[in-house]
Amino acid sequence: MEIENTVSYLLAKAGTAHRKLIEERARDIGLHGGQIFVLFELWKTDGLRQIDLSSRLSITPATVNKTLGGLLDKDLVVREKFENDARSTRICLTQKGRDVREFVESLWADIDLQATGGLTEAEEGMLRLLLPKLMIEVL
Amino acid sequence: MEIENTVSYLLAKAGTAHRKLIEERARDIGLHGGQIFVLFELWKTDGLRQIDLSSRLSITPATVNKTLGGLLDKDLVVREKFENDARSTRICLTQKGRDVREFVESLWADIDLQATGGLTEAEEGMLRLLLPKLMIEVL
DNA sequence: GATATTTTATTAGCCAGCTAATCAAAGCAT
DNA sequence: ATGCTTTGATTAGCTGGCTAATAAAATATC
Repeated sequence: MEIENTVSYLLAKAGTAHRKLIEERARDIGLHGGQIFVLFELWKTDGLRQIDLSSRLSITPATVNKTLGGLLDKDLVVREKFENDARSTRICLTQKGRDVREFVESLWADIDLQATGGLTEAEEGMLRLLLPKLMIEVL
Repeated sequence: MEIENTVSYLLAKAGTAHRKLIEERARDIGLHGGQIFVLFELWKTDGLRQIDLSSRLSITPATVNKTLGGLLDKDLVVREKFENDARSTRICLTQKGRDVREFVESLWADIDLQATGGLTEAEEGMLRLLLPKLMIEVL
């Protein structure tokens, strides 16, 4: 098996290209890739702590912390007191943070369409089935 | 379609997890992820210019330049004169750079095995077929 | 030949991830 | 109550990508 045909090689290439696509499209609306994923979580569950975001997004607390900086600067989220633990704060959406939801979700649909433009419905379904099976013991 | 089930979302998650796996495994042998991809190209074609690496790896010249710094520091490659153009240099493998090939390729096989451990042969073949079809107009 | 444009490499600086180290709060132990 | 350990947030600094701006060489144009 030549290296270029391993799943790992193809995944690495597709992954970086895809990330670039996300960044490009996100930039059009003044956001960054990582910020979008945080927003996804907060739209599902507002008021999470950083440690919660960290575990739900499978990224380190350090990365969460840095990413939140941008969202705070843009006034999309605010920190609020966490009742039972003075170490943590709740990360809460602002009105602006709730308002951009529709916009970002529509952007995401665009991104997905662009990424999967070369696939049939069946192929797309296959990928949705197979991608979660990768790196089971890693995740 | 919920965002979490879009191909883009799944690809983003799999991509970052996979990249982390590569970095972890590469670190065991004193390398970094990006450096391995440069080595792959040089093992195929030694003496490429940075611009050639850039186009073959689909990364910017700036990224190539930075990545080569690490390989030069580790004495895996050297810069040599490029005959017909004083702007460029040939990036050439050292003996050490050639010697690590077997080792790195074996590591890559390990990485691929680890990434695809949860897949059947058929599923793996399907992924090899589908991943290159993603983002056709982007790449 | 002189000038303007393109190409290659390089640098600075950004965000997304990471690790390692720190610090404060919380929990648990004795 | 004292002290140890764990947990959550933060900071510094690294690589992997990127863009934008330079500088130098090559090329094209006049």
